[in-house]
Parts: sequence; C-alpha cells; structure tokens
Amino acid sequence: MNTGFNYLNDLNEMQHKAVEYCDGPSLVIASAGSGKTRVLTYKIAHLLNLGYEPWSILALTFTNKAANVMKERIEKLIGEGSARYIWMGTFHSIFLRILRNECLSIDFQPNFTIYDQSSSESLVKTIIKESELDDKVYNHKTILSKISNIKSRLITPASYSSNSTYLQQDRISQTPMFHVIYQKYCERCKLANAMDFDDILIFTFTLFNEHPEIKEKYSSRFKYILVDEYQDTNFVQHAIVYQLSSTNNKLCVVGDDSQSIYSFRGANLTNILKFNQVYPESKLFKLEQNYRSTQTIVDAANSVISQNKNKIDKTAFSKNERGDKLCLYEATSDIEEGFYVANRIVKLHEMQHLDYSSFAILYRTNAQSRVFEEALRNKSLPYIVYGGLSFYQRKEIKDVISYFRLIVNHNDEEAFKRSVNYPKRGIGLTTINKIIDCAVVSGQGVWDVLSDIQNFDIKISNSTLQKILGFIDMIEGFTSMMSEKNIFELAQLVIQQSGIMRDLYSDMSVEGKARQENLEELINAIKTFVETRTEEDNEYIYLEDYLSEVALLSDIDATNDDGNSIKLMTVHSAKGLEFNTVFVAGMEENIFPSIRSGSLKELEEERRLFYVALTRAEKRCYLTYAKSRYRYGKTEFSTASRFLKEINTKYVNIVNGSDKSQSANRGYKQRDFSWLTRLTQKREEINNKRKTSTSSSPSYGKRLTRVDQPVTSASHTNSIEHNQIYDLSVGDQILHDRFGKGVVEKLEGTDIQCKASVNFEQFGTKQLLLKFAKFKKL
DNA sequence: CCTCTTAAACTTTTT
DNA sequence: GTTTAAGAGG
Repeated sequence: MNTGFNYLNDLNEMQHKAVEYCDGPSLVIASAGSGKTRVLTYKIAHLLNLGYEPWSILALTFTNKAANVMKERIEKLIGEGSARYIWMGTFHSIFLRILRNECLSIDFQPNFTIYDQSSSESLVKTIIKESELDDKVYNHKTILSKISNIKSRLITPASYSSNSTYLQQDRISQTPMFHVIYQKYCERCKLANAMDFDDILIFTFTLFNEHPEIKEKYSSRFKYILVDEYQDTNFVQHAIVYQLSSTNNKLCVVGDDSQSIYSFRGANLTNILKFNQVYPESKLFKLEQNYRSTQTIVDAANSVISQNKNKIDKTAFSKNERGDKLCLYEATSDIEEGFYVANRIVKLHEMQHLDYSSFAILYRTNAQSRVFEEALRNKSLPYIVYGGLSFYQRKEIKDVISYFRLIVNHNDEEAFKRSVNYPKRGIGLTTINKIIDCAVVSGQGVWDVLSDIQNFDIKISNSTLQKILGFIDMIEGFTSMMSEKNIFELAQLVIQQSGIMRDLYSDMSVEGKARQENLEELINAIKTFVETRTEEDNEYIYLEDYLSEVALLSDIDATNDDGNSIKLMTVHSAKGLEFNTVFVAGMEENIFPSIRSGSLKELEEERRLFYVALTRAEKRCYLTYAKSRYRYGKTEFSTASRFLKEINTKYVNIVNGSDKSQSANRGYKQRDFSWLTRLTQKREEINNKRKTSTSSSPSYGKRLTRVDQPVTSASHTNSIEHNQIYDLSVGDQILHDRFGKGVVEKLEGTDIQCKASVNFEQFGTKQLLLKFAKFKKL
C-alpha cells in the first residue's frame, strides 16, 4: 500500500520510513522529543489501515497512562473505537491478563493475588526471622531488591543454589544464606497462590517456555508487536518479546539509550544495543530531530550527555527557535529555593500568561517535594504531587484491600496476617505465627490449615479458637456473597461487617477524620470502577480485576491531573512527559547525583537521568540548588552538583535574583511554626477535593442495583444442563456482542442467577452471568 | 494479647 | 523531622 493516507504527511522523512516499514523487526532509536510516541501511534494507525485486526496488535508501553494517551490519539486519527481492542498496556497488565486465563497450566489458581512491594517486604522479613538470621546482616530491603534483580534475569532458586560462583559471592558478602531465603520466598509465594511484580513476567515466560502450544496460540495471535521505552526493559521482558515475535517476526521496538534510567530495577541496555544481533534482519531507524525543545535546551542537554562513555552515537538537534538560556539559581536554603521557584511561577504566569499546568518542578527524591508544596501553598498556587505515598499505600486503604485479597484468595498469607487482627479481635501474633508455622511445615496454604484447624496439632486455647472460627466464617460469608452482589456492594458490606467502619469512625481526631475520608474515597473509586466496567459492557466485574488494576497502577497513572495545576514529581516519573517550563531542583552533590551512585556506571545513569530532566522542557528550564538543606532533622551544607559544571556555560545564565532578599527571610520565620504538621492535612484536603470533584454524583449506584432475589449460596453452585429463562443448554453456540462466537461449556445456578462458562474462539473461556451478558443463541 | 513509650532507621529512583 | 520497629508493663 502506498502513502495514500494523508496522516502520513504529518511525519518527517525518517518517521515516515519507520512507520511504513512493516516487513520485519525494526529498531527505532528516538532521541528525546523526536516524536517517538507519534511514530508509534501513526504506525499502529497505519497497521490498522493495512487491515491488521486490532486484537492482532500488541503494544507494550511503560505506563497505563501512556497506553491510554496512545489509544486516544489513534482514535483521533482513524476513528472512534478503532483502538479499543488493541492489546495495549504495560508489560505487567497485559501479561497478567494472559496469566489469569492460562495459569492453571503452570499450577496457579486463576484467583491468584498480587504481592505489592510491602507484602513482599513483609514476607522476606518473616522468612529472615523464621530462619533465625540476624536482620542487621540480612536487611530485608536489600535482600528483596537482590531477589528482584535475580528474578529479572530469569535465574531460578534452583539454578542459583547450584551455581558455585553465586554462592561464593554470597559467602564473601557475609550473606551465605541468601539462596535459602530466595528459595523459601518463592515457595511461600507459590503456597499463597500469589505472584509478586517480577513473577508476572517470569511466569509468563515459564508458561510460554513449558507449553509451546500456548506460546504458539499467542505468538500467532499477535501479528505485530510494538514496544515503547525499550531501553528500560529487563532480560525477562526481552525474552517474552522474543518468544511472542517468533511466529510472525513482526516487531518494532522504540527507545533511546540516553534515557535509560531504570537499571536499578534490572533494566538492561544490552537489549537495545544488541537488538540487531538477536534480530539479524532488523532495520534501524534513527530519529534525531527534536520538535519539543528550543535549540538552547537541546544543545545544553547534549553537552551533558556527551560526557557519558557508554552510548550509541547520534546527534540530537532542534530547528525550533534558539530560545532563552537556562537559568541557574543558587539559594541559601531549601526553603528559599522553594520560594524562588514559587515566585518565578507567579511572574511567568502573569507576564507570559502561562497556565499553571505549563510548569513542572522535578526533583531527584520524593522527600524534596515538601518545601515546594509549602511555598506554592503559601502563594495559593494550585499544584499536584505525583508519587510519594500514594493513595493505595495508606494504611487504612491497605487494610481494606487486604480483606479483598483474602476474599479473592484465601491463601494469601500476607493479606491474612493483615486482616485477621484488624480490627482487633484478640488473635495475636503468637497465634498467627502458630498457624503460619503449621502451614509451612505441612506444605499447605494458610487457609488450608485454617479451614481444618481442629485436625491440626496447634496448641491454642479454646477462646482463641472460637475467635478464629468467627473470622473464618466471616470471610467465607463474604465469599459466598460474591456471586450475588457486585463488588461495590460487597465492599460496603466488608467494611461494615469486619468492623473497620466502627473502628475508623470511633476516632474523631483530625487524623481519624482524614482516614474516614480516605475510606469513603476508596468506596467511591470502587463505585466508579464498577460503573466504568458496566458501561464497557462487562458481564461480570470481578474483584480480582479491581485488585489487579490497583496493584499495577503507577504513580503517574494513579494521580489524575485537573488540567490547571503545577506538577511536582521525581525525574523518574517525568519520563515521557513534557512541559513548557521545567524547574530541576536540588542540583546538589549527594542528591543529584545521588550519594549512592558510586561507580562510573551508576554515575552515568544519574547523568542520563539529568538528561531526561532537561529534555522535558519545551521553552524554559530553571536549575536550582540550595547551599543548605534540612535533612534527617538537621541542617546540612551542600555544594553544587557536578552536572551543573558539565553544561556548556554558553547556554546558562546565572541569576542571583532581585527577589532573593524578599523571599529568604520569610522562609526562615516560617520554620518554627506548626505549618509542617498542617501541611499533611492540607495536602489531604486538596487531594480529596480533587478526587471527589471528578467522581460522579452521590446517587449510590442505583443503576447497578439488581433484581434483588435472595438466593441461597447452594443454589448457584450446582451444575445444570439447561437454563429455562435464557433457553440455553450446554453445547449451544452463541454469538456474543464483544467476544464473538463461543460454545457453552458449563451452566451453573438456576434461573436469573445462572452463570455460564463459554469457550470463545477469540478470547478463550469466559464466565458470563447470563443476566448481564449481551448475546444471542445461534 | 494489647498498648504505650522509646529507639532507630530513614531517602534514591518503581512496575 | 518522620515513620516504623521493638520492648516493657498492664
């Protein structure tokens, strides 16, 4: 097909070539602001126009937000709904979806839950304690990050334990028992029917590796594969992409080695550097023209990144206006730095008529956000903080989520530990440990032990036993309600019957109030989730789907922009984003570059991170640092970052602004007052306002209420051959609005409560609640 | 088994 | 300065 589509005219020559080449594997090296997303979206639009079915395209992105943005743009190009069935999302969310359908083959139950960071940490900590190891020597965080690193390289506990080099290294580093912890960690996750973040990838690989027929099913389904941000993929991600591209060999990866900033989490540049060796017939396209930033910003960024030794040669350039020089500002303190930035924003807002949303304040660590929040708040400027302690990491939220996890997957050990004695019901640590020990010794899940607790040799008093039985009953009760209530109704029931509601609402302090609001917020979020899914015609909204979504949200995904706020975030979070005016704050030695980056390799990654920060800016870039800074409750003195000296001086203006004197003193006077404690509250208030304003009216899910027919739990677990109301029998062929053709394999429950298992040609086996399903009998 | 007080660790970055 | 872990006492 030729270039008859006019949308291809929006591309420069190289972009055009990269979009049009669809015959085999290709690597697109796209420097910052060179239209990487544009190439991807146009390429997908092009593929669709060539006749590729949406569900035969797999597009892997770095965040869910990036996927959504891309879908919207594709639909703008070639029409509403066109992007809907594309398999587009993060590695984790896409492969989780596949695993939910296929996990029986690798011996997981489909209701497996996901261990988030804190669950994983807690498990490692437990194992270290159980193994009677010194937790000073075996730091759980260090151990976990090492486990994660090893997993991302597809090294199993077995192969680790049989490798003498690894064991030797561990002996030298005084942690000879590491391999045992690693092995136990994996066993415990398995026993709990839980996967951590790395497992989602590893088990996808294992699934495809051990079951060629399943691999074939997906590798032939995906006729074209696209991967964004390829420089930040790790070994297992590369391996999965390799597996999936094996049948059709149509693959396009896009990335920029200069923006690789996630090696601490296993990202491996060799994926991109050796791409042409893995795919010998691959074509290379280089996008070097920057459309985002002024010439000055691009040149300044280049002068920094040129100090790195390890990189692919390329020359980024801009044909935009020359633009202003970068501004470098030295503040006397962190507080004054905050005031300077806030003042600059006020001035630019007034003089250049820039929206608040044109500004971003970027920093190296989340802890730095504070002073900026306060400075902006003082001037009543609207702002949003991305990342940090996200909504779903708050204690009261995690407590509720734990119940959900336990309801979905009774053997989720970490969820059990959290739920069983919150709210307090007199089941203490001793008892919990006895139960878990028993489970570990007998090689079963926690619930397997609990549900048969009288037949295990556990020494617990009768009164404690009664309490445990009460807890079991409650959870089982929730479980049996899953088929008759939607998850919004279930959620309300859980927080009431578990006593969480009572516990939270008995605390009338300010913090208690905030927790109550957060809880309401969560309920609202679930309601919105149910509503959105209902609008999308999902037959049944599974609690595990909600849990998955929540677990895999990134900071960028989880924070929604109101369109008129200054954005505060780490440089890492800013990857892929762009702003009219960027402030890069805290440009000090030991912060940026981080004190932890000792080796040359790590230093080069920090430099790439700085490169990312600079290239976020379209028009203006401010660099600030403070000579003194509050850290760990003490004032520390700092020196300017070495990176500042690496920018060619002809691109930088050093300002010692006139507004320095005004702001400095004000900052110091504030220090002694209680604004620091108020800050947290205010932030909550602002966050809550933002969230509630976006969610819909308080009419509590009327549309969702169903024909309420009390049904005993027994009646809908019975398997039947024929359902009268829907005139459907096992073996019937149906045509479903969304999933297409399929055969009814199983019918459960009577009348209106009937649930059907249908095997669809395109989508595999699905459970449908007939009263919601949109289909006709063939 | 629970709760209050005190101590220490904490800040890289995140799916 | 903040948050979480550990220990003592009830």
